[in-house]
Amino acid sequence: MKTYVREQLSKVIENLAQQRVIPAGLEPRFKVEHTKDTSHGDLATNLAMVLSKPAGCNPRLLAEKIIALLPRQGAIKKVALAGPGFINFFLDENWLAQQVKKALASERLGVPLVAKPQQVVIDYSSPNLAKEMHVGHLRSTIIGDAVARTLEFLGHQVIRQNHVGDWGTQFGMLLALMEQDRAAGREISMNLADLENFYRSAKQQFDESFAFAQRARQLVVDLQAGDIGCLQLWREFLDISLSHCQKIYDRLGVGLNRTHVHGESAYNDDLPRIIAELDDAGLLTEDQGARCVFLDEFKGQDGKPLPMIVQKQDGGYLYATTDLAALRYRQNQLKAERILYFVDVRQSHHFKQLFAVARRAGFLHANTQVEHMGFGTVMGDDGKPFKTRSGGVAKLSELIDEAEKRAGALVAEKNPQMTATELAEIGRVAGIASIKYADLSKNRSSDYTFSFDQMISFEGDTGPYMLYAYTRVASIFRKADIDANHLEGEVLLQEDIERELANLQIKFAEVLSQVADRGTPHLLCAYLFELATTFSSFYKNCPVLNATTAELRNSRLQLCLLTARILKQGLALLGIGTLERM
RNA sequence: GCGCCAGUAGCUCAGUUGGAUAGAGCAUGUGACUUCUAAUCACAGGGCCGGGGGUUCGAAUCCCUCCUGGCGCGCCA
Repeated sequence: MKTYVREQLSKVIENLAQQRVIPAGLEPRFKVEHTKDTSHGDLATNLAMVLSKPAGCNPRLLAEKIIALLPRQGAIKKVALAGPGFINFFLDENWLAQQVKKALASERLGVPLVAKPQQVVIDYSSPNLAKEMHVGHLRSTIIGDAVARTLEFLGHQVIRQNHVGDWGTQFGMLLALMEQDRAAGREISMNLADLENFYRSAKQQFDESFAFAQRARQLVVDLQAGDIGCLQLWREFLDISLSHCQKIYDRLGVGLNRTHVHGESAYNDDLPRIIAELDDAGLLTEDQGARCVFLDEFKGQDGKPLPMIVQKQDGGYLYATTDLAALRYRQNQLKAERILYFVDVRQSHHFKQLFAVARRAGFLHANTQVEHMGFGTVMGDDGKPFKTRSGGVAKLSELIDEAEKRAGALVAEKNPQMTATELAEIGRVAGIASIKYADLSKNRSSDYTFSFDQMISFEGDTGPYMLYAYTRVASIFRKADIDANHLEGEVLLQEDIERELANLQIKFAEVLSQVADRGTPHLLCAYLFELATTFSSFYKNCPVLNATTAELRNSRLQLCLLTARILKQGLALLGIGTLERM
């Protein structure tokens, strides 16, 4: 709709240029926006105000000229001048109703596929496999997944990359402990059931026992040298750790699996080549024994340049090196046209350097987009990073347990007559929805406060409310035993709330493309919440099954159906499942 | 010290990249269940958009400055 108005306005601009009201070849940056207030119509543009200066003309006067040049038929019923020079557009109800019919008739709810599909690589989740997944991995995993789904839905080719931490010195001590356990005849997989514990005791022995530390260091060397036995032990460890992750992904409904795992170790052999190529490009400088890339854009205090260290004094490589290798792989092997990193915002300086160096080194094509989609920290009630009651890092598995338990208890309270299996299923879906919605509905880049009480309260802007809204629509169809696939008749938009609902329904596509462009699922949450509240109001004020006429009943059923389908599809893009009853 | 980010209602957060009277949810107060799920809806109160300057038709948004908080600053990731 916006694009339609935009096209019309572009024609007007040409026209005005021909009339010499404004200079030729002008490409003004005007806006077409949805209005906040219905008295201002459905859409508004500031074009007249933007053009008033180059035209040397009062904005209201210019607005009148623009209005005179706009066509008077089709989607737009009325155009009006308002305020300092806004032009307000009022949509035609019949046109709106047609759009609703169109959306209902299409599998994709009226959301077009993008004209130019891109090959998009998305780096998200990326936990450290030495430990268990904790609350710090939540945002990357959930937000990245939602954006991946949205891009895919819009027709892009999405390649998920789980850049797991599966390499480095810490694995030495883990392998040493495995070896020790095995020698003692203990079952390793049992001990690894609690990875966090395993890590802790390995670290403890590493700190306390000289012999153990020696062995650990030796194992790192062996591992890097490609020792067969050592590699086997390492793979065994990774396998167990990855299956821990997979359990979390499955419980959370995150679309990651083993095929998406492409960890740090995958770039190991490539690292010397990266150094060599940086050298060939004339970017490498040796400083205090370390090999660095200095770029003019990155300066510290006193204007002294800041390095990106790519090789340590001792010859070891760093995450900058691995990230460069990964970037080049994504460009050359995966043929990425756009690369998104869902990584903690605190690493933004690292990514700025990384992207700059990669461009300078020719690892990236000129027109490849790379973006660091940084996210803020999950905070506790005390305003500090979220911890468990005992002060430890909150494991994701325990967080999920807790959410499911709490949601289940609340559901049970509301439905004393429900069976235990039913309650468990609803508690599970609602618990997961609570966690995910609470996270996704906040702006990605800022920190947010984690609160079970807030997210699991089934009132207001929460996951459970969204699920509840969906079940209310679903129950209408169940109650009336109506085949949703065979709804006939016109869509009538007589009541204000019906019009408002329809207006929101046809905005779905626009919201999705914003989410895809900016990597901001909270916009989709806000949209779905508005749709749900608008529906609730409609549901209260407009009888559907008991509508006064059959025509009205059919019309309202169609509004219900489209609401349900958008809610379900929208939540699915957020990675949130729905329930038919709760 | 330098740099990045934030400061919006009692609390948790939005604010469409400069637009019209700054919005939601929670909490508070009032009203609505013999009628499609009241996990809901309707209405009300609540604001120096951290302070101060500037830019312009127009600023929570852009620039400068100060205050407060968080984070990052060479061989961890």
